[in-house]
Amino acid sequence: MKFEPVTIKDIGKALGLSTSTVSRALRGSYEISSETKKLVLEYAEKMNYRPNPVALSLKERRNHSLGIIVCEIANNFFSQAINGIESIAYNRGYHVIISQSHESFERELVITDHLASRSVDGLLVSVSSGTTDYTHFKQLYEKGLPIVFFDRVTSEINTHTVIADNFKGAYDATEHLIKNGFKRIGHITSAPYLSISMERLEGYKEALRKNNIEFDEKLIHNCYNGGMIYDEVEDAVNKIFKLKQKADALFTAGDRITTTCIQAIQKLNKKIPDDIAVIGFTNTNLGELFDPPLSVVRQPAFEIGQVATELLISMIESKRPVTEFKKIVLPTELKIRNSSQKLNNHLS
Amino acid sequence: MKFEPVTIKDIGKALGLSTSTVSRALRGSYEISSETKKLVLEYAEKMNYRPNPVALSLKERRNHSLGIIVCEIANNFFSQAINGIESIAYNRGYHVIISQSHESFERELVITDHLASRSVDGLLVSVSSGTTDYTHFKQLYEKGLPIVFFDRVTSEINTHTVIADNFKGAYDATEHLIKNGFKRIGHITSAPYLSISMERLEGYKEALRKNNIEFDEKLIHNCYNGGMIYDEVEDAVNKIFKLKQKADALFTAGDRITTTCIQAIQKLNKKIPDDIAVIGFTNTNLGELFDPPLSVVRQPAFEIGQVATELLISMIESKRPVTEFKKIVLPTELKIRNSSQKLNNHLS
DNA sequence: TATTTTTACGCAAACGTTGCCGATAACGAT
DNA sequence: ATCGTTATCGGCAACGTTTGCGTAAAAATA
Repeated sequence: MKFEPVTIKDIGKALGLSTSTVSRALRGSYEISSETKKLVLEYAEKMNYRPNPVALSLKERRNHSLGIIVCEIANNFFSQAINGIESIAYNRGYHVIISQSHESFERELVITDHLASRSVDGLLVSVSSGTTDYTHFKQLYEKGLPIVFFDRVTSEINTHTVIADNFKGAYDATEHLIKNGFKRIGHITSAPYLSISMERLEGYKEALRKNNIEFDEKLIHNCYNGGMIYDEVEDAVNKIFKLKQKADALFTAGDRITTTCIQAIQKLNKKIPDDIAVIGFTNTNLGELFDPPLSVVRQPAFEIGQVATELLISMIESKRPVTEFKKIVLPTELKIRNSSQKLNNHLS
Repeated sequence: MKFEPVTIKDIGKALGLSTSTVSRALRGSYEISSETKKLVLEYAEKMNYRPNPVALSLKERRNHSLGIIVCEIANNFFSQAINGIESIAYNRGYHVIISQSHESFERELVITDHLASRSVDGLLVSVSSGTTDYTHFKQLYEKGLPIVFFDRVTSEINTHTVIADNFKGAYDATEHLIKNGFKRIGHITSAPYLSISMERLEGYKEALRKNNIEFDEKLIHNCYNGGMIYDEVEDAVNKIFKLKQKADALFTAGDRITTTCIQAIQKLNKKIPDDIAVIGFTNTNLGELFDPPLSVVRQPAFEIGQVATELLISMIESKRPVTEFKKIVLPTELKIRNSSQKLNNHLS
């Protein structure tokens, strides 16, 4: 099947004008008589003329498109972030191309290359949990492709970054558990080298330190696939429960990890919060419907997407090379429900 | 900032060859000597040459891109469907551009126009709950733009459609409630003219009929915004509870409507399933974590996306006009948990 | 050796658009 | 009558790529 839209050439032919005249008439150039303008405009309207953006892209060497790389869109945090990205992008005349790495480094390489070769004007990236090497981004960036990292960022590339306050979010969550009497707090998180994992672990440690609780390596478990693989999460949960010095609470990082942990705990027939209290980083708005209602650290996903997009577009549209880079940190929000506090604690 | 990828022209200049020779060498044309080919191939590899897809699109008048129109991606059904779409599209060399109508007809018009003018090669559409007029699609379709509808479809345009077996899904859900002793079954659904709403309502009615329960108009409530607006859903739930002849069960259509209904019920301090039993169309995999665990009708979202994409690509790549259209109906799956059965019923 | 065939490559047009440079005509000023 | 202005429009090139056609040199044939 073929789809043949009307072109500026068709209009010219129909009206006995040159393509350049039609082009100028359409743009309202001063050097076209008002009659001709009217003629062209009306005919274009009638034929429902739309300028071919592909031709424009070729000419202007830009696309008005933004590439997004996330691990997956079926994730509350990312789907909300994408909504934020979209809200800004569309207003500024950009459209977005979304690609999923599915937490695989290899796939990230492929889609990065694909996006770059599709000549997007810039990239919004949250790296996969399998990513330790950033040269694919670095090469593109050094060639002049604007990139903004959000959520999972890297300091290896000197550009704008936008993140939630992972440190404080983790600190608050951990301290909340401690204040509710929990002392052996497990922490299940993503790959250890991810920025979010490190920041959250630091927040967790800092809360322990401030409250004179010794840090125990055995309470930390990493899911290298970011919770994409059920077994990986189940394994971590099982290990938490098999500890000689039992854990009494669990702080989980990441949307997918948090919900999957709860499924795994349920599968073990353990009760939350009696057998183990739970609080986690997740942006689901369904947490209050859980049994028990889930305490969460909520990230401003929508705003993160918005800010990152604004920064990216400012880079794209900047005439001179950008040299000053911002590191935006947005506050998280603690939503306390019943999964993180025992009823007797509740009363005390 | 500007991003300057290496072109075929650069290669030609560097190697003292014409662009056509380089082009042919790259495509392995027989009329280029093997030495020249090797030279070009190696240099292209070294410079990390990627053909400019914009130029190719302009030349071939196609994009290798698919436009997706859904109401929102932060919806379990659609994010899974998109994963299915993506899985096929990428294998076939297409990339996807996702747009959200946010259940607004006006926005659907804008993004449809935008997508068409961006010259996507085809459209995968699930219409918004505000859509009753299909002329924007019809015009494009008649001009030769391939369109496949999925989930929310229309018979006004003669093309492929892919849906879940909404009738049977609704029938099964309703019958399940009836078998568990419920007789006054409320039904909260999307806009009444949507295909999914009509099909599900019919399934619901048929189950009542088969079980000799009289249909009561007052038990049906429509959310014209598809559950996007909380108040709309809350209002429907409130009306259900204010019925003189009380409802004892609720069958909800749609991912967003289902979860929002539960929130509204909870807000009223009503207990599921004692005050009201609930079963709903939703693809969340979190239903088992709910209090009580949620019975659901699950749609094969991933497969729907896959099948729709295969049909669309076959239309795009078809040499001759397509005249035979398929209407694919994929089976739903009933997942019974505790929200739809009282414990005493359970024992009986 | 003269002619034909083959090999290997270059030229130019085309996709749709814009922008620079000219071209033409009308008009007033000199 | 000549010149400069102004208004209005067309021609051409360019963005990166492919492709039909043309052609020089080399090889094969007569």
